Amino acid sequence: MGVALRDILEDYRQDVDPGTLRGAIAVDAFNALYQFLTIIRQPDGTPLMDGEGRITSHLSGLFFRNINFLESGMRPVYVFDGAPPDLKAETVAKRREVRDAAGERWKEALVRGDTEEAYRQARQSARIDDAIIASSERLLDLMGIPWCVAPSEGEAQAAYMAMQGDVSAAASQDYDALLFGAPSLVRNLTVSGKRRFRGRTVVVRPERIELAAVLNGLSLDREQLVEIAILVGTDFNPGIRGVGAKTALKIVGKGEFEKVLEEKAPEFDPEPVRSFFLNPPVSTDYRLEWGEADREGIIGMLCDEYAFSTGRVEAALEKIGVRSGQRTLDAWF
DNA sequence: CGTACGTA
DNA sequence: TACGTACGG
Repeated sequence: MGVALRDILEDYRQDVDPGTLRGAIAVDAFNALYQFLTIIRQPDGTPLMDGEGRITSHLSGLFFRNINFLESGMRPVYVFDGAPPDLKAETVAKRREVRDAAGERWKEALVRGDTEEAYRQARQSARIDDAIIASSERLLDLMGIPWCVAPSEGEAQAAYMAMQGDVSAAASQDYDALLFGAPSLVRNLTVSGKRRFRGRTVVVRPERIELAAVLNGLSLDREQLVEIAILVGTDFNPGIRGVGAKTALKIVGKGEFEKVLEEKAPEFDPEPVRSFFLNPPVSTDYRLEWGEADREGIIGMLCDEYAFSTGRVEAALEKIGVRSGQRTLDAWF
């Protein structure tokens, strides 16, 4: 879900010229996988599956998106979430509840033959499990795309990599990466293109939000932006009832963060959340090396194991210059 | 989400 | 060529 800062951040969205996305970018892996798992479905909500009923929506999304990323000169590194912090326990439990309930309503809607409701509920029931993580990591390895597992939140790790200058931006739909200090956040990277909203075709383009521009424009420092998030509510605290981003901006601007908390939530200690955003657990031990895609390995996995069409997979690989016989040719030199 | 292929 | 729709797994 992330933080609801949209109302104060929307003025700072910049259109991204696709050509400027060349080079290393840290992609929030869980965020991307959720998007693939929610979007890549049949009209009744059924995800793509192989003959054994294993979900393959995420593999389709990852494979074809990455082909396009690589083709355009982008070098993605996928950052997976590690163990969620204790602060997130309530959010995690609540999400599980929502997912499970949606799964039930999906089944019921299917029985009723209510396809639209089935689709809606199916999307909300999307879940990332160990098989989805393991198969994603394996496909990335075969594509020569680096990935790492964050000690805690993937967005914090992606932000750190951007702060180090190892990647030019963190890519996620959520604004949290900015709170974690990412100098640049790219949204809509894994959901760009034409999409239909209520029958209308809308073009979704990647957008960039620069942390410096936000802080300058709103006359804040990062600590104050984190305070705004805490008032609105984050994955790590419930927020103050009735306080949205604009109200929170005013409160923090007047220096009344502590005062409002004392009034409205005297029991709540914001310190652990504040320090989690300002100084999150991250790993300094990661490697960013992009290698050649393993054509036979990819075909073996996607086509032989997961029933992808060989023609489609080969055509996609062709786009990034991975052809049959390449390895045998290399062997001559 | 993506590609493939129909139609104007 | 541009766009809508079917299908992918």
